Amino acid sequence: MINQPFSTKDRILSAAEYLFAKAGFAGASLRQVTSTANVNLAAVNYHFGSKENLINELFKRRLDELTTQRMQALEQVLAAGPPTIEAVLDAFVSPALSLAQDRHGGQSFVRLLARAFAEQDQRLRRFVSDNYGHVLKEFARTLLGLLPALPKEDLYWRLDFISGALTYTMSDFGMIKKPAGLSEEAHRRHAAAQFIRFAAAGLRAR
Amino acid sequence: MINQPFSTKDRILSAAEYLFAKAGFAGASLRQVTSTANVNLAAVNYHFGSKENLINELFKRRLDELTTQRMQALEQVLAAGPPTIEAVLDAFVSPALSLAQDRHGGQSFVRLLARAFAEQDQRLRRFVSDNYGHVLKEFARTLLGLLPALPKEDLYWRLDFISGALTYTMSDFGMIKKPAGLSEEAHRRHAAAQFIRFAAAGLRAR
DNA sequence: CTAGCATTCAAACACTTGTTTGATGCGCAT
DNA sequence: ATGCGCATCAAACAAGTGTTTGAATGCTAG
Repeated sequence: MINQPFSTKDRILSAAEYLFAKAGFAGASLRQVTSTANVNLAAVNYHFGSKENLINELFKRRLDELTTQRMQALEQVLAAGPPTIEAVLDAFVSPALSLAQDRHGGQSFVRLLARAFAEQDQRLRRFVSDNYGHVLKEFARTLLGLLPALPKEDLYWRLDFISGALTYTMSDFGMIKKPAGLSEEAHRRHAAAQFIRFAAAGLRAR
Repeated sequence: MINQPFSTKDRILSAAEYLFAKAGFAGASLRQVTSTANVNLAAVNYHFGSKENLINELFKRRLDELTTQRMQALEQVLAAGPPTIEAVLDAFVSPALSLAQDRHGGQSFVRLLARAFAEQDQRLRRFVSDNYGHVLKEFARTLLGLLPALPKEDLYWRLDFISGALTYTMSDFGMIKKPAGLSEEAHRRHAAAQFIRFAAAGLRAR
């Protein structure tokens, strides 16, 4: 089996990502997915087993990428000696924002992530937190060292706020429309800068 | 037609709120709604016309309540002379958190709100932002007066972050589990205090 | 060339979906 | 008592759901 540049599996994943982000997991049918992917209906169950499993693989593909990028960014920051809070936050935020502007469906995935947060479905939440949790813990450990006066409990609250704000911000850049003259790349950098300034101040709150 | 304390309409609304929050608008069927409401299936279309319209009435009922409470809280704060940033934030946050702890389905609604934010469905977003937008603007105006050195654009970014953090915090109190000895009321107050401290510091960031 | 295997396909499966229908019950004013 | 209108009910509707099936491919190794 040679994985062609746009294999059936890939086309299904991309179409599913787009449609699930737009209409929700229950709202988009497999027939819609396979038809926009130009693929036979039965291909989903052949390649993924079930709709449920398709959703899981969808998350795995992106989350693996996101978490490794975050860990790499954190390692780089730590390697350069004692970091600032801003640098640590940047290692957490930038990979997410760059994923959010990725042309190849990343934008859809970010909305999907926001949806997963809003879901009450425990199965999906568990899955996300499994691939997500240890990264958050690593960042928490690092930040705790940089904020020796901050009780651990307070830090966890604030990291929770930051995660929520980031998810929401990414899922659609809110009220703030991109100025016409600005490139997407520049807009993203600007958003990251704004966010980091806000979050760092929040972390330092007495 | 005398509106009994638990009329058919009310029972449908409550059941729908609960189930839609749990499974999404497409994920929960009218049969599930009517069966948990102990009501005939046809009652939904009789009283609300369609599933779509049921969802709208659901949002209207709660959002009207939330926005008026926020505006009242803001007025009260302003009436007592020049306010602090913390007081303004409290007027914004407390009504939401008290709604989130309301026994009569309010908790479900808050999750529903988070879901609406995650939705890409433009119809629903417009509906929410119509009942939501002018309140946010009023708070923005007030805060702008309290932060004379802050560029308007920066404030909008930060309010966006705050809205996101609040929405996701409310929708499920995140990693932070309620300590066993604490009452729900006390836990909410604690959450509100944590949130306001974080958000106020973020707003004041230089 | 051919046997074998992974993939694709149209068709059907049983089931659930939102909505509509027409009959039935109930309460209240005439 | 009678008639009227609102509310509820079981039943059915057409359409759409995820999944399965078995035949038809196409490709590759022997």
